Amino acid sequence: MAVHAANAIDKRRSLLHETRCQNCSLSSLCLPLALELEDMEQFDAIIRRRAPLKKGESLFRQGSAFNSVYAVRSGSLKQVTTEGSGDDQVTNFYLPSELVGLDGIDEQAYPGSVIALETTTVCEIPFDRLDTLSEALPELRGQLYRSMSKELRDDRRMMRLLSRKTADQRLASFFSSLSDRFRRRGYSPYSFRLSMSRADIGNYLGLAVETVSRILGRFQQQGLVEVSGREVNILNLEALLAQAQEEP
Amino acid sequence: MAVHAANAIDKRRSLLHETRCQNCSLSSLCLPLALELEDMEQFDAIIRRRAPLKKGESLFRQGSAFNSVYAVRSGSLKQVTTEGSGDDQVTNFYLPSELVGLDGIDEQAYPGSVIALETTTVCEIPFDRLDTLSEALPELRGQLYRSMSKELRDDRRMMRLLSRKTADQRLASFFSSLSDRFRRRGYSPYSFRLSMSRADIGNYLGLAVETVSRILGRFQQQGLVEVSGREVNILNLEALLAQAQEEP
DNA sequence: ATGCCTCTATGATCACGATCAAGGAGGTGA
DNA sequence: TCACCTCCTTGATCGTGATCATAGAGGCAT
Repeated sequence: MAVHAANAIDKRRSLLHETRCQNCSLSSLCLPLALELEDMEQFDAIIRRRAPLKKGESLFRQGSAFNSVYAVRSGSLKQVTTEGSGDDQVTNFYLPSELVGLDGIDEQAYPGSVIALETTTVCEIPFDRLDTLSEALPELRGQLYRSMSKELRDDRRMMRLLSRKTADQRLASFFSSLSDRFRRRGYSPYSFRLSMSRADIGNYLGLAVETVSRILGRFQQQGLVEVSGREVNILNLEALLAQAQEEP
Repeated sequence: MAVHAANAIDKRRSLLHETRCQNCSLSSLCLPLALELEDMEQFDAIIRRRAPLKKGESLFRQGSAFNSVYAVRSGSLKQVTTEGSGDDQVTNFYLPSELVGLDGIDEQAYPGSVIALETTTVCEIPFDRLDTLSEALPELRGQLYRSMSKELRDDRRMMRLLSRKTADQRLASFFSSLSDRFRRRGYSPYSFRLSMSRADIGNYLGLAVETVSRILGRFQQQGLVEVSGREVNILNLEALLAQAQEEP
């Protein structure tokens, strides 16, 4: 019994420990990136832990009231916007350290649902408290501006992809980008698992599922990648990058 | 002589008058929107007037150092991103009261050139001063967050347009959106002048110039709009809106 | 294991819009 | 005023990727 109790306490401690920004392995990528230890504690105090989301569960639904932004701790999510009659559009994928929900500030409602692609944990950051805190912490404010600005820049890149690139280039870009994002997070840039379906990828890239399948097959034949289900092995990243940037 | 001098002084005064946020006709749309008079004066103090840009002149060039954001006072501009070898992409059009340059914060450099489509005046807002001021003025800070958030939301809408809509829907959306933006600024939503070329429109919407021309012709035949060069008369806004949102 | 259902792959056909081509309109500077 | 150059329009053809159709593979609960 005593042993059990001790274990329980240990567990709680370790969970608590794990769960503070100061000890988070993502702190070098995440919002508090630029903060001093003391400031980070203040920031840490406002964030709320959430129970892990299971695959398919939604962090929030399109149209629900905006209260918080969320930092992804582990797992991944997709943002889906529904317009008119059942015509969904995947507008983003989120990986650990990325900030979800910033596009809800303006109208105080989320413009799309955000759904877990696998078991996923997030930190909830109530926006009014973040805003207040950003008053006292210029570094935090700057980081927030930068996050939004980066997202704007990424959006522009996406628009370019959607309006100028061929199907092959879109997929090459997609894999290059994923590879790069994994690399930055300390994972292998060559070998990873897709948490999203072909349908999600196609929807996101403005392509039919069949096209995604076909092109993956072709990439495989060309020796660029090795794909087995959702497992991806990038065999020739340079060629993939070249393909992604090539003129049509 | 005395009359001349008086006139000159009047002119200066009126220019000065014109040029303060308190008296700007755009103040209800622009960044200082939510500010009290006193706060607005503080904000007013940091903004810099710029000589008007002539058609074709650039506000800044892609890659140049980010120092300021700009609010459009009159006229219009386009944002153009060049990638690789001479392949331009128009990523945005800016109308009066809109904020230009927010996507440069992150990397401290502008990700695209911004070019005047006609004679255009802007207010320059040095970003470091804006940031500092936003510390003291929560309303200003909120407005800035909202501006960026709105741009994010607009980007998502654009992605949807580029990846799911037909050429007809894209043009219908484009005209609807322009109409709405003019309406909000107090201009006629039915009758306006395009400041951008067909090539710019096509590039922005991911369409060939020829397609733009053809579809405008068709819209005209269908009695939706009347187009003569760059003059546009919207004859049936409802139908245009319906067309824009219709499923493919 | 077994069956069900979703996800993925591959083939055949079709359509939208790009591209190529050429002529006309409109604005601008000498 | 004229010539030039850019912008716009219209026509003919072609290609990429969507759509339709089918079948196989893989995950999940029972």
